[in-house]
Amino acid sequence: MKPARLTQTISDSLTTLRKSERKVAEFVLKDPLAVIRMRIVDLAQHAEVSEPTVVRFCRAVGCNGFQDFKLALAQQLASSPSYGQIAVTDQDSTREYTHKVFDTTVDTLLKVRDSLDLETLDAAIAAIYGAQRVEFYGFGASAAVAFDAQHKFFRLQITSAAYADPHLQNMSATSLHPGDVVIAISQSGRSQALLDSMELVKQAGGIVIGLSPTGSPVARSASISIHVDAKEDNQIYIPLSSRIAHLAVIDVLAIGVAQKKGPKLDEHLMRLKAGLASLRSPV
Amino acid sequence: MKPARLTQTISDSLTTLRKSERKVAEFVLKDPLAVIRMRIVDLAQHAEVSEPTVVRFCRAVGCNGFQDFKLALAQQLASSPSYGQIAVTDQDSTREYTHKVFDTTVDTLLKVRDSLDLETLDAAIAAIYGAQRVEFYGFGASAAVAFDAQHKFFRLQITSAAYADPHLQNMSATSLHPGDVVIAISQSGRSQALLDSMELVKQAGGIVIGLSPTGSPVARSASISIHVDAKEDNQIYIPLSSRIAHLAVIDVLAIGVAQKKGPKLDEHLMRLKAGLASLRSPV
DNA sequence: GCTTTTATTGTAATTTTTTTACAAGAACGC
DNA sequence: GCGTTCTTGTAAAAAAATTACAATAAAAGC
Repeated sequence: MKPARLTQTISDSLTTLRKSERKVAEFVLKDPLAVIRMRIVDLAQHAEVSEPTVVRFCRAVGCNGFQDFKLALAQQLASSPSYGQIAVTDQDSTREYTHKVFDTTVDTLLKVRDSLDLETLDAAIAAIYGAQRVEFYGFGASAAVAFDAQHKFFRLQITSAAYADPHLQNMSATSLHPGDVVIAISQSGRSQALLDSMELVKQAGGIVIGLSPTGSPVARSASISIHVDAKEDNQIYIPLSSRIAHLAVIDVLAIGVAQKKGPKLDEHLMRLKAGLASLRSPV
Repeated sequence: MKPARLTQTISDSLTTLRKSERKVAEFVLKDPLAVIRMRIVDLAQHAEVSEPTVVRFCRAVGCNGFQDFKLALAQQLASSPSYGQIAVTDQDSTREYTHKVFDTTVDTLLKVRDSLDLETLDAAIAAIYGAQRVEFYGFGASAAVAFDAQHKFFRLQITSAAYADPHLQNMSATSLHPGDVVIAISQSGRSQALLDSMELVKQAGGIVIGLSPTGSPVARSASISIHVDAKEDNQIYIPLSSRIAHLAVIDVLAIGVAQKKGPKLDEHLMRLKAGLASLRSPV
């Protein structure tokens, strides 16, 4: 049977493997990413052994042959893409940091996607769908996320607002009606002003949907807490991937609500699109 | 270049594929998990086509052959184990459209990453670095991108502003000095008001960096044009992935400028972080 | 509506790649 | 040191993928 973590099995077997097979193992561990693109001859050459030795190595680590081994390795690497180094250093060329920015973002998105709790999402969608008013609160980088979200939900014919000002948040919060929804967005999950606003929302009978890291004060305080754990390796500079993860989560919420709204919404969006056309350059 | 999300590419190509190739595509989409354990003969048999047709199909979806195809498929399935249908219908479950949203976003990001022109990016970074003032203009969904960008560059100690109001844009544009930079963000690349503002910026001697689709009016009008071709998803009329691509591109610009600024910036960011701490909840 | 042309698909041969069988050589025990 | 066992490589066979080409189907032209 195939082990879950192939590289783990390989390093575990290192001691029991024969000398030549160990050469293969070491090479595989050193550069697994390269191995999945190799043919058996290439790997044999790089590890300085013969081809049958490679096959024997594959069998020794529980695979059914070389192809099977490559497949298993590829799968593992795909699920933990953090094999390449992602920290941004000063000497990076443009090409390199461009790739790093995009790759870290992709990495974060996939991690968040897999860690999302679907029932929570469903609950959040239902709450938004049932609300008279939907508001988005966030500060700093999350303020931009809030405005983006407001724009999106506005297009879905939902009465929505976005506030990055604690005074406005508080004023608006106290005027909410039971069943109304506030989406509190925080990358740190520790913004005191946001926590204060959330408290007012709850006092007014509103539902607070939190978008914040697991276990953070915002997450704990929210009525419905969507956990977004985009741990930033390069937090030193600026928040990068986490706000993109927030945007993506909001996209999911928007689509969920859009689906609940059904076909009537399509017509509305069509008209909206037609209306926008007049603001556009013909070519 | 290998497509990031293979199944996505396959369903996209469904219409352009030949009849027999489509049979292969449909079978692969129906049961991708089985395919990765198959040899080419098996797949040919199941799809009721010949083996060369399978190879042709693999090439048609951007792979280098059958092995390459299987590897790419295996990698994708590893990161989304319960992969089923990709076609979007109204009946999509939460799980499905969550995946769909994240996957298309990832797909877009990787496509944009590979299509970015590095020299243009370098030119843009140099222009921003050399400017006294940097402003971001955008409407609608791009307005949120502009505000996010403003926030980011503000943290890099760059005098920056973001305007989503054409009047403010125009007023600000006329007050720019030669060498100042405006980043014009547009998903459609066809916003007339934005084109007007850009004209004023150029008259004032400012440099316009455009973030828009290739060949669009905004792209043609910009002094430095960064092409972002994020083919927008048909089914929903809300901009989804493209604005995330814009954000990522701006991240790249920010990091580029940050590097040019060098170590002094680090100190500044440290102080900034310390300042923010007081606004945060202790736990 | 028939002929010519082009595009699509499958058959068969070729090439590539992996695996097996076996023998040479090294390590170990006696 | 000799025989045994274990390890590794060579070479042949098997399996798999790919290419070349021909047959057929579809489309365009007359």
